[in-house]
This record gives sequence, C-alpha cells and structure tokens, in this order.
Amino acid sequence: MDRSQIVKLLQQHDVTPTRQRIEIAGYLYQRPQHLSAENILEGVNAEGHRVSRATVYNTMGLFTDKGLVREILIDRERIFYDTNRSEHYHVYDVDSGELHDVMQSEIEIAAVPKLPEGARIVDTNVILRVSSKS
Amino acid sequence: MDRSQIVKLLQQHDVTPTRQRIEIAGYLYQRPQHLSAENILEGVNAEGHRVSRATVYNTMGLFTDKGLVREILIDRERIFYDTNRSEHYHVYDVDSGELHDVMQSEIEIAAVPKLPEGARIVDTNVILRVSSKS
DNA sequence: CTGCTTGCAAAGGCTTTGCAGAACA
DNA sequence: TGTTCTGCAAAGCCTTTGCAAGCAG
Repeated sequence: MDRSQIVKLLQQHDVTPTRQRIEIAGYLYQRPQHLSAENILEGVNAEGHRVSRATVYNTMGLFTDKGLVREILIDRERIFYDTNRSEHYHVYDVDSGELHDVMQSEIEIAAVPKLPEGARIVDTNVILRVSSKS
Repeated sequence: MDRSQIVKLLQQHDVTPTRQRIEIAGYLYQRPQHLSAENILEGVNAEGHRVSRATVYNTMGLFTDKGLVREILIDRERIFYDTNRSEHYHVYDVDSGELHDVMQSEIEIAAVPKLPEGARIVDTNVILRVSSKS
C-alpha cells in the first residue's frame, strides 16, 4: 500500500493523516499481522527514532475507535492489534503463544441469543485456545 | 454451599484447602458471578475475614489453573473471574459495561478449523460485544 | 518436622496523562 | 489563528515477586 492509499484510508475512517499516523499505518498494513504496542513502536522506529511511545498508544486507541484495527485480548500481558480487517476468528496456541487467524467460514455461529432492546452486535469475538500438551 | 462442600470441591481439584482459599471459594460460589480480583478482595474482607491482596491474586491464579474458575478478558482494565463452571459464552454491553452469560445452546459453533497436529481445544471463548448506540 | 502458604511492601510492566512545543487546516 | 497532535517524563494501575513468618499434613 503506498502513501497516497494510506492517506485515503485514514481519511475514509475520519482520521487526520499526520506524519506519525501515516508511518504507523504504513507499518501495520505491510501485511495482516498481530502486533503489540511495543512491536509497533520498535517496527516503526527501526529505521530511526521518529514516533514516540505515547503517540503509538494514542494512535492505536484512535485506530481502534475508528475501526482501522481490532484489539485482541489474549492474555493479561498485553493487547494485540489485528490489522486483518476481514471478519475472522482466532486460534491461540497456549504452549507457544502463537496466534493464528481462522477464516469466518471455518466456524459457523448459528442462532443468536436474544439481546437487550435495541441492541446490536458490534463485534463477535471468538478465540479457541488450543494445546498440544496432555 | 457449606464449608465441608467447599473443602471437598477444593480437594477434588487438587487444591489444598487453607483458611484463605476456603473463604475465597465460599465468596465466589455464593452465586454465579463475574468478579475482578479487587471485587473479591473487598467482598471477602467485607464479610469480616481477612485475606491479603497477594493471596487473592495467588489464589485466583491457582483456581484458574485447576479449573475452578475461568478468566474472562473483556477489556484492558482488568481480568474477570467467572464462577459459572458450565459451558457458556458471554454478551458484553459496551455502553454499560455489563457482562451477561449466554447458554451454550443459544449459540451454535458448527465446524471446527483444522488444528496443529495433536492439538486440542482447551477453551472456547466467545464474546459478543453489543451496543445500543447508533 | 518440612514444604506449602500467606502477607507485606516493593518492584514490574503496560498504558495513560499533564503539559509545553509543533503541526495542521 | 485556533485546534489538534506529539513527545517526554511522570504517574497510574493491576499484578507479580522476594522474603520472613505461619500453617498443613
């Protein structure tokens, strides 16, 4: 994704495209991936110090609000941000700590519980924890 | 659940029944509920007993390992412990912060993705985030 | 006795905040 | 120019840890 595409993407999501946000988004969308705030800080700054820790946290909070990324809460350690914007679920290997995507089509959620009056589902979160240990 | 039942439950789960653990378990199993570590600390100590913060954290970690409770990661704020030991899922109201149980029968997960060689699912985690705001 | 457990306080580690200066529209 | 954003350091907060004293079996 080149710079002008990123700018467009940010604008479409109602995010003012500053230099830092463009760099962070550029790093995130190199490929679909699962990153922590620290990963992002390191990755973006790998070519030289250009974005501060506070800005990474600010920006990821903003991107989450604006629907550019999804937070995944896997463990108590840290938040992961998922840059795969298509509907999908996760398989988490508790032995290795690896997190994998599962296409929506591989899991079928049938039936929907009754929700409070006027409520709608804003996010469907499915994590299968798997282990190879007995 | 009376004291002897709690002792038995702990022993069945391979947990040495100390005074603190019995008090914590007694508080947890008054009713199915979703509690944070701080909730538990306050709740247990409000009943006139005395358990330290470190012991609450220790104990909840142990109870989780032994399968007496389940950790629910809803937001970045804190961990909730679920004392409902039956299979079930959750609906989280993002507006109010309320967390509700959904019986397993209300959601159907059909099809299972292919897992790594020899892996098995140790936990199935489903959270529907709902909102009433436009 | 002998190894777990507990409790206190201090440390840890991720995340947020206050505020001054810089960038944006 | 008025607003928004950034960066630094400090603060916040939940959770863990080190270690001496206390219990369980």
